[in-house]
Amino acid sequence: MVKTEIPDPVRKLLPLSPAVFYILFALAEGEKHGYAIMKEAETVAGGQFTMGPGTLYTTIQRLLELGLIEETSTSSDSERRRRYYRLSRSGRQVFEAELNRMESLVRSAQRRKLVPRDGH
Amino acid sequence: MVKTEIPDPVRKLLPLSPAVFYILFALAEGEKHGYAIMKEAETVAGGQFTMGPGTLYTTIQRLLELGLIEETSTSSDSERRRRYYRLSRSGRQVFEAELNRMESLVRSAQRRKLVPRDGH
DNA sequence: TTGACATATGTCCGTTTATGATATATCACG
DNA sequence: CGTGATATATCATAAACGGACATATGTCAA
Repeated sequence: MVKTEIPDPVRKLLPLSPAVFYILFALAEGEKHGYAIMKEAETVAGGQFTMGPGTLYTTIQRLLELGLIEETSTSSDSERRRRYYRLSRSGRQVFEAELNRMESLVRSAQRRKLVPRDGH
Repeated sequence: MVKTEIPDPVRKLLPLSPAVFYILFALAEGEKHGYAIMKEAETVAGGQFTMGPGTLYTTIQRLLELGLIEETSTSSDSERRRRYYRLSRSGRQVFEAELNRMESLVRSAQRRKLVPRDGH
């Protein structure tokens, strides 16, 4: 029996789309503004994923509505007019649940020998 | 320098959508027909993902066109009219590349301590 | 044997997501 | 100045998803 303490509203969001996942990943590292999220996502993905402004900002909007991220009032002015976001409590839960899902899939594939062994 | 022997047409398909991933996962275990793919995907996902016929058959169609899966002529009759599919060579490459992507993301998150440790 | 349910494949269509183009403005640097 | 990176946002289109419906066969028990 695996740990199954994931609340239902969180579970229902899984699996995450790639765009959502990379945004949550970037924000899990700390508060960021949109453009920085985009850049960080590309860095983390190592070029295997790029996000244009269309995807970025519409997804941010959706995540705000879902309550997975929050806008902070860190815009201490002078900071031009960047808009900063951070993970909400449930956003972090979703992110962690998604990582667990991925990890268990990878392990499951290894157990079943579906991969030629990534070892080393 | 990471291993970068992934051909470009394969790389461009990453990251996979959940539906595509679970279908490839099910077929990585061996030849299956559509309905069995659906059931296996749900089993592998442990209920975190369900796939209706709409998603299943349209995605299968797309994967055939992309050449990631192939239909086999295993329909030895009597087998009613099930249609069997298997991973193609490039389909297996894509699946493995996606697993590697997932694994490196999980590791990266652990390294950066973005997760409260799954251990215990 | 009839009725119900799981198996099995498929299409249709509305909704949701993703994406590229375009727009606008600021900032940094030469 | 002007060019390019930073920064946000919207629009229109395209892709993907998902539920409902359609159809047919196999299975099993009342």
